[in-house]
Amino acid sequence: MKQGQVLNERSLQLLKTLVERYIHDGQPVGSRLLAKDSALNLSPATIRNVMADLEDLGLVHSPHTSAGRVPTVSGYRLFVDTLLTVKPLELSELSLLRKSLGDTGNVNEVIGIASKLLSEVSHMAGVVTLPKRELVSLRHIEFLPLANTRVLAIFVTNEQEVHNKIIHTARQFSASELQQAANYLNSIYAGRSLAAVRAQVIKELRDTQEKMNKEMLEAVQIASLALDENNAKEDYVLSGETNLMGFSELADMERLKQLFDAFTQKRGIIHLLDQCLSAEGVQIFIGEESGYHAFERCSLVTKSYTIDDEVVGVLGVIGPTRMAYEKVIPFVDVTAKLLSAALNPKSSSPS
Amino acid sequence: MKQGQVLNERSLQLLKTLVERYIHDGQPVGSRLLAKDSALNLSPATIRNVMADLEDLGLVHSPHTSAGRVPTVSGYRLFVDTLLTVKPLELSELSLLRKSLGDTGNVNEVIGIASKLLSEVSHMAGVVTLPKRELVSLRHIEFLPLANTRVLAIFVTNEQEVHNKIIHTARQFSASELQQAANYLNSIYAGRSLAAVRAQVIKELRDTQEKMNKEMLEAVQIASLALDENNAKEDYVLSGETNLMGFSELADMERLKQLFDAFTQKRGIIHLLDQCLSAEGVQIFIGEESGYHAFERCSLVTKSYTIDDEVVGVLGVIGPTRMAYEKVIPFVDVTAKLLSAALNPKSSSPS
DNA sequence: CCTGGCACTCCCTTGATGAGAGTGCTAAAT
DNA sequence: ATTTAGCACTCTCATCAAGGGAGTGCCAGG
Repeated sequence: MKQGQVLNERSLQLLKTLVERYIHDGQPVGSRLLAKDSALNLSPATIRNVMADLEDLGLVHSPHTSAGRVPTVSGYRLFVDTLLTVKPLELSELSLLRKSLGDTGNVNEVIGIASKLLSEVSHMAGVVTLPKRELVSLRHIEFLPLANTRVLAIFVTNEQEVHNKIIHTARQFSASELQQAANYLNSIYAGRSLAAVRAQVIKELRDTQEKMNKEMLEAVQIASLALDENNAKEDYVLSGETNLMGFSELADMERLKQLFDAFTQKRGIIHLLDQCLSAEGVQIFIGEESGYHAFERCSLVTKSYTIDDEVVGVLGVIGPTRMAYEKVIPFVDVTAKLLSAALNPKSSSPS
Repeated sequence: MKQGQVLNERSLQLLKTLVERYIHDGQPVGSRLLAKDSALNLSPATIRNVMADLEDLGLVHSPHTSAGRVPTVSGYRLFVDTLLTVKPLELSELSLLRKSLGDTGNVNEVIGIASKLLSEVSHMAGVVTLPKRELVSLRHIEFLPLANTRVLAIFVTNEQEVHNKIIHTARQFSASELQQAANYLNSIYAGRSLAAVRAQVIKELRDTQEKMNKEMLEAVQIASLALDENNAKEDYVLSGETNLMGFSELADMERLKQLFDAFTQKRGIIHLLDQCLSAEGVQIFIGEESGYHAFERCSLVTKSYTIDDEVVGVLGVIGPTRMAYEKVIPFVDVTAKLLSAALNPKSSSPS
């Protein structure tokens, strides 16, 4: 509608202060306030003209005729992508993070702590996916006979984690047979990644049946059952969901129920978090960008974390669209680095 | 204030219909409605007199002068204790329960299913405590050396469940030493209850140190670490919390947050559920009776469940005080029986 | 002891009113 | 051509009064 050069320096500056202001006090911000708040020395009338332009561009929006302006999703997007000036972490927060994420053995415990930290420091909800099991190494495997042809398979990964699964074997095995199979598998496969073990097991089952003796073959067959693909259930640890109940923009019970239902369903959220696995740096989903209805008024700030320089999971903060991105982004960033450090036994501390 | 005989047959009958009516449609019930609803053929004026008596006794309460009456906690209590006529389960519900709680191996899975059933059938929240570990028997124990003096202890109980714990031993043990210790422990203790094993281990540590050889002694020492008392963290599986968001009496965000915080804290709820362990039959906490502020507007209907005729856990339904007790009570009752049956390998079906 | 009648109380909705905030537009000023 | 001042307009929100509705408490009569 308007001619050419609309998004000049000045309008961007105004958008920036508008978003900052709105994030700060949650009220639609009007032209007078914005005139004072921006250091531009413009009259409210001028501001109004610029606002009309921004509204044409879909960056801001008026709840009704005589309310101020509120950023739209595109407005937020532009803001976080190009206008935002991140604030460094408070020293007290940083030291809390460092202290809490000091190496404390058990992986699940560390993940839980990280999730709790994310929620407590941000005062929103924190989420951390469990590390992808594919990439961790097998340490020890053990089989116990149950009733009939069922066998309890226990495997220990990565020095700390214990997983178990009940499998149904073709025939009944005795305890000593199973012991033997486990011994064989441990001697061959211990120390290699689960994915590698699975691949190798499947390969052996295909190729070399004739060359193996009966015991080995059976061991491999059992292993193939135990390592069945769909073990690798992804999951996450969520903390501080209840913090979200404090935000007025989520006060609608209907919406809140949908959000919490999504949390317990897990499916959608996991899918969303998976999209962040491959991304570099901090990733942000604003409002409906996520494609999930339940997240309509929420934003998600995430970053992947690593074990042995391999991306294995994602962590992040879930909160209302109107959140203090300039603080949350560096916070998530640092937390991801510290978690990675905590999970890498012999790592150097992050820069 | 009033003279003698106030709680006669008729006033009880009226209280009963009042509570039923209020539970049904959530509105304070007035004298006219109550006059029609009760089969007593009394005029509204008479009803009003009775109501005044009931109010004096603290059984009902008027939100304001010209509203009808609402049952108080004592009113509910009297209702569920002596007035309630329970309704048998719908056949469709019963068959759903039977089908879903057919024996499906893994204990944790069954517990999860039970919790979900409780919430889905009742349309409120369902909760099931994990079985007390004390009473299950040890099937197999296993130790794996970690870095330094840390050892990963894995024990399998009750045919299905795998627990693990990281312990810190006095000195570093090799894999074969640990293997030997595990072998010794398995040969001696497998099949006995965890509590018994712990007691025996402690006793041996005290009494018979000189009689044992070094390996056995060390095995027992490690076992004592692994079976340390405070392993036995109680926990529960909660389902359908979000159902509670639908109830208008819990619509206050502040209150709701407190309730959900209590759910994640777990401490208070576990304490509450523990009180039901010893009780016979279905136990009910109405509103503030529980002593927990967060439960002010909620009721809890519970019953214990058993393994091998031994009470090991509690299950129940959490909902608003205004719930259909006459349906929930038999439902919880039956679910507890079916869960007990599902957890008893060789049980007969409940009567 | 029950009942009809009646005055009374309280809630809730409706509609009117006015203040406050902020906009859009136009015309003047720079 | 851009910025500004001025002004009419719109919309929200809080307040208030009025009226209907529901239900009570009490009293007097059956």
